[in-house]
Amino acid sequence: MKHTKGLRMARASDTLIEQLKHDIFSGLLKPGDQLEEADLATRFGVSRTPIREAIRSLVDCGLLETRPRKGAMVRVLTAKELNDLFEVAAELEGMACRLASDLLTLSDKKDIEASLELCRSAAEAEDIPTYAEANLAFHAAIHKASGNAWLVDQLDQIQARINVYRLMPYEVVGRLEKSLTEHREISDAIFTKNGALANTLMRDHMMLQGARLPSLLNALE
Amino acid sequence: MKHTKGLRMARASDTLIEQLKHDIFSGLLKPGDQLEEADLATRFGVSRTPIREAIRSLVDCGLLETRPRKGAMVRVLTAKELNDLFEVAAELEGMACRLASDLLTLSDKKDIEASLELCRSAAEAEDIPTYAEANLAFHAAIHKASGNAWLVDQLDQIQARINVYRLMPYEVVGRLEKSLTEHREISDAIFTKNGALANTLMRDHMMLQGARLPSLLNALE
DNA sequence: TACATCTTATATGGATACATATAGCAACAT
DNA sequence: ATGTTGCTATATGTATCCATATAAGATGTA
Repeated sequence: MKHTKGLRMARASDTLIEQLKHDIFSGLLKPGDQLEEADLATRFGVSRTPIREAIRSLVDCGLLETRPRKGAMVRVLTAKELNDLFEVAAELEGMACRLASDLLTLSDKKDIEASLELCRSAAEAEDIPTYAEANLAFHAAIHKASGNAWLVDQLDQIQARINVYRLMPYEVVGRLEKSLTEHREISDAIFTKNGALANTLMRDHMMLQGARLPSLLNALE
Repeated sequence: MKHTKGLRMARASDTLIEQLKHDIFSGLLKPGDQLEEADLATRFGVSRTPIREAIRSLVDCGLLETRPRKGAMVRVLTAKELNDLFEVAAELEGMACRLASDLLTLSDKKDIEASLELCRSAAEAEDIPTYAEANLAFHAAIHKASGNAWLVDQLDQIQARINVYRLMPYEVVGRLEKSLTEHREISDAIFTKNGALANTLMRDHMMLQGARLPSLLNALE
């Protein structure tokens, strides 16, 4: 039999990483929660080794933090750190729009329009979780259209960090419609190849969310 | 005896990470080189466990890549990937200049001026390695002045990736003096609180280096 | 009662042992 | 001679075992 060279077996640690990320994003694991290796090992039915690998990865992602001999806990972000994150996110999101304006393909345009339609219907139904999902799709479509793989990676990483807080801004009355309008303006600027405008609009769009964070953080405790 | 609570013991894997990074930056480990866990374990006098932790971290940094069941190798960057990196680096470096212009403290200004003086003397002596060092200090001083910790992290990470290639542009005759002039213009813009100009100048400064990469990559093989 | 010191439990960090998939090589058949 | 098949060696992935630092609790004394 020919050796199945393409068949790459999944590693247990990779599965764990996905699972733990999911647990963090879904709120099952809250900032400050302690992660005990033995617990996780029994819970997932594997030994401590892959658990430790997964934890190390998540530490490198910035989702967890460890103190030597003290184990891992879900990282708690201060208001300053969150603000810093949003500032960089705004810059890179704007950059993605600029690049997308230059390089836009028909396929990219279709993807952006499709995600925009998702946003529209969710906003109409005032369905916040669905809108949040559609919002991610909209941004992801633009990221992809930028054609810069490293930029996409960075934005994914940042998004993983602020994902937990991303739902909250939409709770504000009227924010959904406002967000949708901004999305329309941004995509229009991209479609008309106005990179500078698209950049600015996206930056403002992001900063608007970031600006609300202090009050949102207060609401957390 | 009172427990020495502040004394945090270093983990072996952390030391290994630093060592391996150094080996990669210094060129001892070249892109494409295979890393065998057992080899490293004997070389560093530790077991495979901390070796694996270190490798995992470096993979997450993007310095290494692994194929399941095939182990780790120093990541090889394609021209496209390098270009993407420089594009993002240029954007973020520009952003750091903009923020630094707004937030500049006296201490930050002193640091930037000091690093600039290092650049000047190295350029005068036409000492490329020393200039490269001073150049890093100049950029680092600006990063710090931006006041955005996450931005500093991201720039460090990107720099780790392109560090290997960073010496080469200076081989071009006259590039040292040109680079120094650009540094002066950038710091002047920051000192006069002209954030938009500082942003643009730094972006151009970075892109100029990035633009030379294709020819530099050809010279590699 | 309060404080300090010692003991002990436990969880992390590291070492080692084991299972298995991949790759290289050889032998055989066509 | 070439291509295929099967064996074997080896390195990765996982499990388990051991050492030790930390922290909590107990005990004794002032």
